[in-house]
Amino acid sequence: MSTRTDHTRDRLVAAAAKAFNRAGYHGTDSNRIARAAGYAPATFYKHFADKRAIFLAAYERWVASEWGAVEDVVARGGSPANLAARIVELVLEHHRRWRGLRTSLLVLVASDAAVRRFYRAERRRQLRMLADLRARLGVKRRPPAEDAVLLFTLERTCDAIANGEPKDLGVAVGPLLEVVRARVRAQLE
Amino acid sequence: MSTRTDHTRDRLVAAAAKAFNRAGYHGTDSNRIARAAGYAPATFYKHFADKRAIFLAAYERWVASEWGAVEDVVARGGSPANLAARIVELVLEHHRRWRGLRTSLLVLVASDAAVRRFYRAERRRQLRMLADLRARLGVKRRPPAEDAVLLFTLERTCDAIANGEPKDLGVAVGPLLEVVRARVRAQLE
Amino acid sequence: MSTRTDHTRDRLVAAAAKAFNRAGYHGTDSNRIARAAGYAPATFYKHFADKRAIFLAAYERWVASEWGAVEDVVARGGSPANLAARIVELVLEHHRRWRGLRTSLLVLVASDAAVRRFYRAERRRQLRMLADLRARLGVKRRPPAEDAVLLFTLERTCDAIANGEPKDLGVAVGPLLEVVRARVRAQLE
Amino acid sequence: MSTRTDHTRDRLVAAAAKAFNRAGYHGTDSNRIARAAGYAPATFYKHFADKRAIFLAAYERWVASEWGAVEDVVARGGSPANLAARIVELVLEHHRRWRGLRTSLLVLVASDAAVRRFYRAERRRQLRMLADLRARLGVKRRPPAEDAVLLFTLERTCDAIANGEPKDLGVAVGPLLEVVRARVRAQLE
DNA sequence: CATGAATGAGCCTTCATTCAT
DNA sequence: AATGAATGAAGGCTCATTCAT
Repeated sequence: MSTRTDHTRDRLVAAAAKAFNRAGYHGTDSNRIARAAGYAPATFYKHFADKRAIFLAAYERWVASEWGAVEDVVARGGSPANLAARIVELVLEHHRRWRGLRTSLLVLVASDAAVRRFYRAERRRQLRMLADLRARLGVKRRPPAEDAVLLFTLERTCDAIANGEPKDLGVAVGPLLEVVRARVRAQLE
Repeated sequence: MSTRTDHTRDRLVAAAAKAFNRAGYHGTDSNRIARAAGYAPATFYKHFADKRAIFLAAYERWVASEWGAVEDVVARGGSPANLAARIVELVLEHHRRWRGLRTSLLVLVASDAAVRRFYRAERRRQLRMLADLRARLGVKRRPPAEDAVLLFTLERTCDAIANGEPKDLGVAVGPLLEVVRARVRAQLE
Repeated sequence: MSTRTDHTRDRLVAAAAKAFNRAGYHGTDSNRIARAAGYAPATFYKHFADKRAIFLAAYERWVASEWGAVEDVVARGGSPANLAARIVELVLEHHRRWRGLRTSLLVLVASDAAVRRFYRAERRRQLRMLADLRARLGVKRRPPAEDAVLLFTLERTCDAIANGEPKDLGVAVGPLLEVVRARVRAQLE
Repeated sequence: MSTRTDHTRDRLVAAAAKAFNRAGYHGTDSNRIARAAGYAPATFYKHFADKRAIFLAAYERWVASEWGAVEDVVARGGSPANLAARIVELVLEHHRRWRGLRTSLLVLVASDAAVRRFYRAERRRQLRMLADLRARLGVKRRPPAEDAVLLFTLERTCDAIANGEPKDLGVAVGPLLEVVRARVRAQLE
């Protein structure tokens, strides 16, 4: 109901996500976030207990949007190869766009218990989703360890590409993605 | 010769590595590092231009020690399976021990050009080493993209284990390591 | 409108002028200035980008007040002798009161480009004012070099008197002022 | 006798004069001065009680050299006009060369009693010298106040020229010097 | 609901100076 | 005589956070 509050909150979270993504968690301050959203510093603290809280909110929203996209892809169905390609593409785009936010996340996961809890619950969900996906495709079960490693591989490779590491490594992005797609596909068959 | 200076520098770097590892880059300050090493604040700045410089030194040393260990393993030789197991074990132990330092590294790679340069040069070296290793084992060449993804997988999985994520994921560490070992082994055969 | 901010700014500038005047630019610090004005250190930096900025503000205000006084004198009119006497008196009083600030100014003019720019623009204005004054008195033009040297003489002599140098030189203040007054008068006739 | 000590002292003073002149008293530090002279920081304090002491030494030497030059000019004799021209030229060159040192002097005169004492004794000597000069030229006495103001004018104008102020004032250096020369000449006739 | 203004705590860095060799 | 190494004290500046309106 109280739409005004929600609107303010939304604008703050959006500004925070952008700021964290650009400058990192420790590279931004709450006053700047508030101003970027068009509010005064004190307004920030009417809506969030502290800086960490708004980061958590930004992270939450970010995860939700990624989930929605992945679920859309899954819902639309297709062959394992097709699905794999679309999932990889999606994750990559997401990591590219939110590279800085991801780095901030790692910092906070290391230093803040609340963020850590949220992060871990989220990982669990990812794993479950992968299992569900396989079920839906009518494929036989695989050990969860394999799913976990696949997740790590997908995530880390997309991070690397988002960070421009392949160029430094003398490896082309195309083949890199092809290897990852193959791994995802293998796990869906 | 000037052993005294080197000794001081060493103690500062050691204290810094410990502090960064425990509290993260933004969670420590140069005064605290100096005091932890048994010196006054100003001494810090006789040996390092700034906080970032000592981080780079700590990172450099950390990389060198990991390299030394991996090279020892490789030099001692053994079957691909054996080598794979020992490499994975080594990397895992290293990541476990320097978990916080690794997180700090990510932050600085994202925000500091000098650290980024160093980091990237180091990654290139890792890739080359993997290729060399295969050459030494007389195994046929593989596309570099595969090596790169393997590196990412190994690194990310060890990070996850070091962070205690498997427990949260409901996955046991043993099987996780087994999957990674298999991947390393496959790349060495 | 925003009278509160202006009020704070004013108090900070006043405290800074006093502090610089008493202890010199390098003899005071921003925290002390803030506290002297009744504020916390951080408040200082809400109003001024750095220490140099508040010095510039203090200097600006100081110049403005001197200008105002001189213009009042000129506006009230009188014979050249009368005007000369009042101008010398005024400048002397100003230099006496702000002796330390003047020394700080010299330091900053030598070391800071922004202060230098401001200072020089201000000198130009002084020269123009002297020419205007003569025009108003209906006196024939004089080469600008004479005006400049007069300014230097007036300024330097007032500094010397403000610093108590005459006593050390075995010269009385009265005759010194009389010489300077004569010079000013000569330039106005 | 102890020539070694004197040599070291000399080199330190020379380095200090240069450093103060370039960067100002607060813009240099004792370690840098020592290094610039080719010594270690501790050596500095074997020869000077503190930073202020070396400044005083540099100032002393600087004054002595100016005196020597002025006395040479006076000794060589000539018409008042000729003498005036040569004195002005000499003072100007000196101020040009030691502009930064002069600014530092003003700062220390304001903040340090020992420097102030030395400075004032030196001024007295200048005034005496001017009177002597007139005596030697067989010219009738003048009130000391006039000599003092002349000194101030000469000094301040040369400072201004050394600092490049004439350009900012829209006044040419030539006419400025001509005015000052006229003042000196007038005082010698 | 929103805010203008303010802040204590603290971090990075420098400097004049000392002492054991 | 000279020095390499070290330092306590302090200064400029920032940040997450609060409170009266």
